[in-house]
Amino acid sequence: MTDSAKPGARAAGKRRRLTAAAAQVLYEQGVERTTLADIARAADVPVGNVYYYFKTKDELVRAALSEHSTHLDELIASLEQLPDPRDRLKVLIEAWVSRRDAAARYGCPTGTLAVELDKRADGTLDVEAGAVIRRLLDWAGHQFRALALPDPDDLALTLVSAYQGMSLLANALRDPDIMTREGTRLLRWLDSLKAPDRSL
Amino acid sequence: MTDSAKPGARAAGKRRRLTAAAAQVLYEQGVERTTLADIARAADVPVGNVYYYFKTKDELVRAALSEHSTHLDELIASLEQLPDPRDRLKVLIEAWVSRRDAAARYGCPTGTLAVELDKRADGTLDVEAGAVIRRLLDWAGHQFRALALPDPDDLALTLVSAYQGMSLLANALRDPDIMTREGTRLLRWLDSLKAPDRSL
Amino acid sequence: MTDSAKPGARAAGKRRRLTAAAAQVLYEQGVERTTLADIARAADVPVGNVYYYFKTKDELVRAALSEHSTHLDELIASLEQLPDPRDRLKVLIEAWVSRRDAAARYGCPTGTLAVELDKRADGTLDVEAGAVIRRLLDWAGHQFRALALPDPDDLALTLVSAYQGMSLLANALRDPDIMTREGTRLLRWLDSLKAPDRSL
Amino acid sequence: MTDSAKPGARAAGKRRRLTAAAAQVLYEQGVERTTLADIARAADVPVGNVYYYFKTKDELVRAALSEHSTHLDELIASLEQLPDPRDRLKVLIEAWVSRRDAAARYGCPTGTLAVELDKRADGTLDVEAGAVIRRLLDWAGHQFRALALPDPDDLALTLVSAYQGMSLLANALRDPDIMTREGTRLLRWLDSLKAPDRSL
DNA sequence: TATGAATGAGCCTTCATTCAT
DNA sequence: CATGAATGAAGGCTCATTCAT
Repeated sequence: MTDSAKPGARAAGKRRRLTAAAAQVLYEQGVERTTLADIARAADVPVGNVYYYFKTKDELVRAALSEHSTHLDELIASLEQLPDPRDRLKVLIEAWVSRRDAAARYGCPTGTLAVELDKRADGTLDVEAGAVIRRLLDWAGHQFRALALPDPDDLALTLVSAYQGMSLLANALRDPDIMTREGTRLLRWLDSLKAPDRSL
Repeated sequence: MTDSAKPGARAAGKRRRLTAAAAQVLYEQGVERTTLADIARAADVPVGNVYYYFKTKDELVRAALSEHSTHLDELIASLEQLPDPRDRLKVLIEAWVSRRDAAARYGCPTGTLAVELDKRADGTLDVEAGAVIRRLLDWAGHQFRALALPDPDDLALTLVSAYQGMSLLANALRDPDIMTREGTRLLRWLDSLKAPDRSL
Repeated sequence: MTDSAKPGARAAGKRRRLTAAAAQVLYEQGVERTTLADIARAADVPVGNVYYYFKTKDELVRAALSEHSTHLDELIASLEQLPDPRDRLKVLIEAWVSRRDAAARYGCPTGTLAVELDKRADGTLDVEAGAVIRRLLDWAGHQFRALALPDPDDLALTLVSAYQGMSLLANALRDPDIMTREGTRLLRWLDSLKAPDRSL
Repeated sequence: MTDSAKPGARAAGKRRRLTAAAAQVLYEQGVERTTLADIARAADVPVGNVYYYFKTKDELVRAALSEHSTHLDELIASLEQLPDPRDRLKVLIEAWVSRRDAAARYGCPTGTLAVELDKRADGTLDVEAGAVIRRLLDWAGHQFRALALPDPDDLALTLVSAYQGMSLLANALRDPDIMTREGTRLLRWLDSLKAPDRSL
């Protein structure tokens, strides 16, 4: 029995494709401007069939969100291969800058999604979007803590905040250069942080 | 005959009310989730009458955008009363922090609008949203230049970026405290900037 | 007291302008696609003021119709300057052909109006459109009768029918040449009609 | 499993019904005065469902137009069963006359549609309406050519023109008799046409 | 499970007509 | 008489969701 003959496998394949398509299309077009048909088409799944895998559009948004969350997990996992927390953070910044063109075109996937979902009355999805951002925040906090820097959570907040801010500006001004400029500054800032030197 | 009895005055009044309502409601609910009826209701204007003042929904969005732009102009004008550019920037930051609750609930008016408009195929409105942000960027650049600091435009980028970032995070995490924490850091950062030698 | 100071005179002027504008615009755009605002604009009369002269849109259509009727009357009056009925008919045909460009673009004013009004449930206006056409039919019948030709009403029907047909085809195919070709034939046909020669 | 139970068959059935209903209702009420709801009701299809088959109202008009075109094709096909081109044209005229009541009520389906569509800014549909008329014109031209008559295209123009004209007059005057009278004349005219010397 | 088709609520927009001044 | 503004009833169209097979 081949893989394609296993119903479960096929189903999982479709679910995967739908999730990936949702993540991509929702990122590019935004939640409100994306129809289920858009996602179905991108995933090459018949519209009527989508509902077998996802009961509502919101569930697809949720799936897209967890897809982004997974991407973040993978990124973090790869960063943790590096021994030095400072290096981890630097490579993270470099990863951000390397995606400058997408950022200039569509912004940060999680950030823009969070902005849009926060406008909704719903109030469940926005929490999940926040959770992804918090995950990044927490991880960054860990790194700063590992570096024995004071107020590691504030530093994390500053870092993630800068990332969201530069992504938003790059997007609003359609200028990928903004990512490069701010990225360079952040790297310099990271280097400048010394554990002993800080008075407060 | 009072002003409110003059038809022109009433008309202008309605247009004003519609613009203000649009700015408010679009900020709170987002463009896509806001119906014309929502705005009409908020402005206490019959739906059909809206089109007497604004030919399309996009024109209302444009009006809302220029309303935010005007608010920015007013803020800038009041800041320029202060003689010292550094003080101006500090008061600006304080103004941001003072709006922390709204930021935690809805984000930065211009920033969230820009994010949403950038997802649209249209491509006219998003430029206008970008223009408002650039206006702030330019003004901040002027202040840093007046302080004789090196790379004033980069400093402006950092400042505005930080503002957008902290607003987005405050909103995504529904935590006004984020505004306070980052605001405090920004104030310290401003104070640390010295003309001869700049350390982030 | 100047003319422009006489309210009646001014009013008549506006009514005239509205009627003329209605005739023109309704002819070019059709009844359903023409808004009152279109007509008001063409007549340079404020929209709200239209209703002082015409209670409803239908009344404006009626006015346009009677404008076309008047044009027909004037044409007929000028034709009757000619002593020979056959010459009258020939000049009539030449008048039709001379308007070939308008016909190719918009058809026959009365004919196209009649077609559109006949689709309406109303059932008063279409009768008036028919009356204009019947007026032409009757007049043509008179001429054929004056020429002592047998079955003058049938000849009139043939003539007017040919006119409407060629106008419609010229319009549908956007080809003014059709007016010329059929016009030429009609002139030859007129010449071929001999009182004695006809058997039935 | 009957045909009507096959989804595809049902779908095709609905599309057919919608097309037929569109052809009928648009013919009777005109394009502008017909709402999608009218057509949906006539086809016994829920309004929202119409858009599954036709993306816009214009597409429905197009479908109605091609329905009329098909009717013309069928008529022509049946006429070509006759060996003599002159007989074909005579039977065509008889077909026209036999529809005199519909003509008196609603005019010629294609002609009235062409008139209405020509008033539109669009400029795609009117061309299609013209094409149907040209099809008839071309076919008639072929018949006259087959009869070895001089200027066959002019004769075709005269014939089709006469048809459109008499339909319009019958409609405008609400008099089916007009179809009969002109039809009779056309038949006589056809008979009078001789290959060597042509007198109208 | 899969899928084309169905459904209905709701949105933006237009416009004839009316009103207040 | 004049006029800008007001009003509300549709109309075309979209789309999430459901259904029948």
